[in-house]
Amino acid sequence: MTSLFAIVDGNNFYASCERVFNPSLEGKPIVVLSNNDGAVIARSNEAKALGVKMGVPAFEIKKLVREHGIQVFSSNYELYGDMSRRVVETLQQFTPNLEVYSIDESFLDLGDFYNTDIQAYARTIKTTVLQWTGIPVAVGVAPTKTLAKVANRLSKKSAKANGVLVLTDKHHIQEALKRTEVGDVWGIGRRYAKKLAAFGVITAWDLSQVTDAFAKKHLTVVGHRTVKELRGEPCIDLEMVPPAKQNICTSRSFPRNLTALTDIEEALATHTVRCATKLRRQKSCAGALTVFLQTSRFAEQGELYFNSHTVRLESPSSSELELLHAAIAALKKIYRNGYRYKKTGIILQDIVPANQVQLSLLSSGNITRDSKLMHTLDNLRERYGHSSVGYGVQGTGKEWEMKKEHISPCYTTKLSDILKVRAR
DNA sequence: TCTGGGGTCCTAGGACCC
DNA sequence: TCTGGGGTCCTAGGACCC
Repeated sequence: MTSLFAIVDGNNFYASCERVFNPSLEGKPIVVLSNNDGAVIARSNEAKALGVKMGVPAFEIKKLVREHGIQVFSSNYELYGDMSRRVVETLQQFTPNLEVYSIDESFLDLGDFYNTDIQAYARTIKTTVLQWTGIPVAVGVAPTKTLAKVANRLSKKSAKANGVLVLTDKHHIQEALKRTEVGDVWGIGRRYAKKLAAFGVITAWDLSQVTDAFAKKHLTVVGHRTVKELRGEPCIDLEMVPPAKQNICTSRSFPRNLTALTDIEEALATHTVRCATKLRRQKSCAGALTVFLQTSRFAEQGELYFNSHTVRLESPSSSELELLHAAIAALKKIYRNGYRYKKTGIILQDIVPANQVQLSLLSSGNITRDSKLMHTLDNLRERYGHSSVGYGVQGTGKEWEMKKEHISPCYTTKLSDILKVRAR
């Protein structure tokens, strides 16, 4: 039995999502901005061609936007998340053995199809996803996940491949690796690429040829796995069921600097409620939490501040009331007067399954009461939206709510938006 | 004036115990 | 009083991913 993996990813996914429901964007340059409309996080091919780089601050491309009519969007995760779900449901028609790797990427185990016309099957996957969802995708197929990633990447660069590349032949794999820079290999980032270059390891092919001892010494056991995968030896399994998260974090930058404790408290309280909701969704409790507070990374020396404080809970909890109480107390420990703060957040840690939590005799009454309340809140928010019920300490959000000046309608999830678009 | 958010894993080193 | 080795646990930092 020979292994075979496909990786299917959406081309310029966020930009493509914006296009699906607004055909007038076809052929135009599009960029999507991060939270607070801060930096570029997605670009259409046309925007890439104009030289818009990933991660540049929005204010740096203002001139380019004006001159070339670049269409600018605030990120709309409600829309992208829903489109992502549609793509995954389509892919599930092709195999149940599927791993949702990120919002725009899925791995498929195609091992059962080894002796069929893989090229044709991969092509069918691509055209079906486009037909059913409107999202253009690329498909890379190979005996390991890492090689499938290589194939996927090259499939977008070659006009002949046109978004579908199957690498099963030994010589084709060698050719592909020689055409791939080591820094473009899945698992090899900028730091490692630089380190490897010093040893004359420039291409993915070079990396596949290093000794096991070299790989372990310089890239740890993780990098060693990558090397073996490049040689065609599968080391990274398909994860069909996502493992429960060990840390859950919610944080945001403020649209402008904040100085008052009350404003920061409001923001942190809102992050805490969100974070606790994520915690309960995976049916877990947290044994500890860390709150952090920081000024802008770009602040001058002397105006820079970063601090965090960790609180251990008496027993693991998923109650917002308890988490809010602990989070606000932690914030007060690290807040200093006089700084201009840019960001706060909360990290839930020591996460355990909710059904494993030992009830301490002292607090068991509260736990029952709280869990009923939390259940009710979760249902209300599910039905009426996240901001439908909250706490006084969350405030009105005036000072810290995200900037979203270029948000598109939630074409698929929000009734009022759907009606608005239909009327236009 | 404006510069994202949310994760994982591994390793080295210190504290502590026997 | 000093000496030695081995094991475990925790934390900080560094690497990576999208």
